[in-house]
Amino acid sequence: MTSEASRRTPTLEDVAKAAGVSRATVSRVVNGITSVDPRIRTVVTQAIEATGYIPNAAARTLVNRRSGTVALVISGSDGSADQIFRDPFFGRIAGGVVRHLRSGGMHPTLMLADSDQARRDAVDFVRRGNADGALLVSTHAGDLLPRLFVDAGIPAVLFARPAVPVPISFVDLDHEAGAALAADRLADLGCRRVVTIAGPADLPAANDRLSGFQRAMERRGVPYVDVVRGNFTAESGEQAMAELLDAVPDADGVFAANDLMAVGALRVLHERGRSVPGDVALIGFDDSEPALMARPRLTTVAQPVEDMAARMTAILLDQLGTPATKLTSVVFTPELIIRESA
Amino acid sequence: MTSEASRRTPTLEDVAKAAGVSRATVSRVVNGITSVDPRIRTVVTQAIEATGYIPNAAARTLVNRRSGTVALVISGSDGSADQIFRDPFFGRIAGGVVRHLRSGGMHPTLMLADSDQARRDAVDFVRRGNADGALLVSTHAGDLLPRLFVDAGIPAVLFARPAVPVPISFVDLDHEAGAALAADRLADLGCRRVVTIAGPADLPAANDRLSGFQRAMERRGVPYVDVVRGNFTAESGEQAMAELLDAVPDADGVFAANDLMAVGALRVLHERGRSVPGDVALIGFDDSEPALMARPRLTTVAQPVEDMAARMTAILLDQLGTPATKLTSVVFTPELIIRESA
DNA sequence: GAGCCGCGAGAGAGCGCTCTCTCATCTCTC
DNA sequence: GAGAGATGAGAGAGCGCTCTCTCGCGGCTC
Repeated sequence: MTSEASRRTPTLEDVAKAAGVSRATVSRVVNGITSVDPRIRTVVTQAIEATGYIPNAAARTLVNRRSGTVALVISGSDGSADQIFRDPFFGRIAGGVVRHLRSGGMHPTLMLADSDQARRDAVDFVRRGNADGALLVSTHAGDLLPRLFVDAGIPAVLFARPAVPVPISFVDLDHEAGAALAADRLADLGCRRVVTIAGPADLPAANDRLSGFQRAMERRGVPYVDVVRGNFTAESGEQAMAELLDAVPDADGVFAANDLMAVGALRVLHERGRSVPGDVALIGFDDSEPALMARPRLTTVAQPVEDMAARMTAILLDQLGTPATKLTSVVFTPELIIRESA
Repeated sequence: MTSEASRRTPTLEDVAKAAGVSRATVSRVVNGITSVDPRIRTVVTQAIEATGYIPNAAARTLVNRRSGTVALVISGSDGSADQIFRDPFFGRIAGGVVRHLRSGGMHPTLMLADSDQARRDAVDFVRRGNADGALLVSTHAGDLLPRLFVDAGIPAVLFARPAVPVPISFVDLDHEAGAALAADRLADLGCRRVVTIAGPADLPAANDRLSGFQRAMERRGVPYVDVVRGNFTAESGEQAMAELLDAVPDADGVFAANDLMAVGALRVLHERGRSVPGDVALIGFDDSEPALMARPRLTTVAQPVEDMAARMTAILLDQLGTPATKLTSVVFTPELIIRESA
């Protein structure tokens, strides 16, 4: 091996020379094409070993038009960068995506779309061929991110139903059913003065949880439910609970649209001398870490985020495999996790 | 425009034809080379607009040998995939990395290295040219991930000092100083019967926090400190606190090596009828979400994770710019956040 | 007005790989 | 033993881009 060859990273050509065969044959061996004489295969394999050859991804991508990468785009309202990544939701999604992608030797490229510019950049990133498709996690309503990808003709799958109608595949949770689970539990427990802390009005998921809860409660004979909206943070949960308690001092059941707000509510309940679940039954949503960490441990509606993320990934990979673009949407069924708070 | 041209994504060649110039000229315009006649530049720009041209990343990477991507490798003990992503630490690191990388038009590719195979895959990923360098987040001791990257000659920066000596750049926190901050606070508060919940013995950071605390406490006239080790989870914090309380019923000060364990300790303290901070002062470490969520709010040693992640990224980009491989290590100074628990 | 310099555009050779097409060799069959 | 059909290796044309080198042309000096 010349000193020149040893300073460059070896190419197919180098391996071919070392093995005394053509570039094409080495390519066949590398890609596992079976129509290669076993003896030649052995020689080539040894040459690959000896030269320390490793295929160049860019060259492959250039001819195959496949990058083996998907973009994982986290869309948030403008300037919410840090906020988003601190949300345990993000980690769970990332986990599900990575785990599923790995099995196919692929990896996600993380992109934050928290401004119009960033959203356009994300689209361009894929258009340039850096990724074969996109996984979109949209956390706010009126988000034009899904639209941008659809218009660009990029294979993409959304986490959560799009806030505005867009022809795109997605995975979602049956939020209404989840909220109904909570309502039924509260009703079973004999709660009659029930209140709820809802999420932001511009989020479809939040509205579904609210309407699902109200409807189920009505079915169970509780036609009117006081509601105050929060923004999914513990602080907003505290404030909402305080307002609710002022309005309905004898409340005996609370449904919070997510665990964080439930934790906030729990604090206020304690401060105001209510025992949980003794005086007031409390149910959260998500089954996140805080639900488990709270005392009493929170009864909550579980959302299989990792599985949903994995499924979202599966749908995308499927679309990448078959260019025939048929839309798929999968709605997951929530589950009530009964712990101590209700 | 022929129908053939409109079905392919346009290339430089197409733009050149449309503008009536050479491929090279279009390339100059696209890349902002200044030595182009303004009039020609205008014509070319219009042609780019008209054709909807977008550069092909793979082709660029092939000749430039730059992918514009870095690998963000999260290394964990085998099979700890889900666990890792649930840790709020991960999100904070991701946030810091993404934010900094974005300014240079780059993006991280997320990789999970939770097995020997996965670690090798991560190295190969970069060797193939998929990424220009790597950001390594190693969460367990004896991790050979840094070694693998160094041996492969890949530019890489580590989050946290390597457990075993490896010639690699890194960012870290002065854990000893942080623990000393906690010790001094406890001493200032007049605590004399002090105990500590340490982290896993195989983590350098955990040991630094322990020794830093012990040493500072000694300086302040408390030569002996009872210690029980946990594994950084709230549950282990509960258990450790229970043991500690059995051994030292009159303990008046507790330092937990992270917030999660402090939260666990807080629960046991309450259960056993100790008021915090009245009877027992409690200090955590990290300044994570749970510290803020606890009641009383946790006094804790803050670790500027986002800034550290950003700095780690900066160091990597710097190394990518100047191939002259000089090692850099930056140690951040912790800060005591005084809240209600101590 | 002839020669020189410098600016700016074009030509063309790769970057490392895949894949089709061609061609040589080997094994059957009758 | 000759022709047909497999089988498997090699040749070569790109994939879309960058970048060096070459060359034309305008303005300058003396």
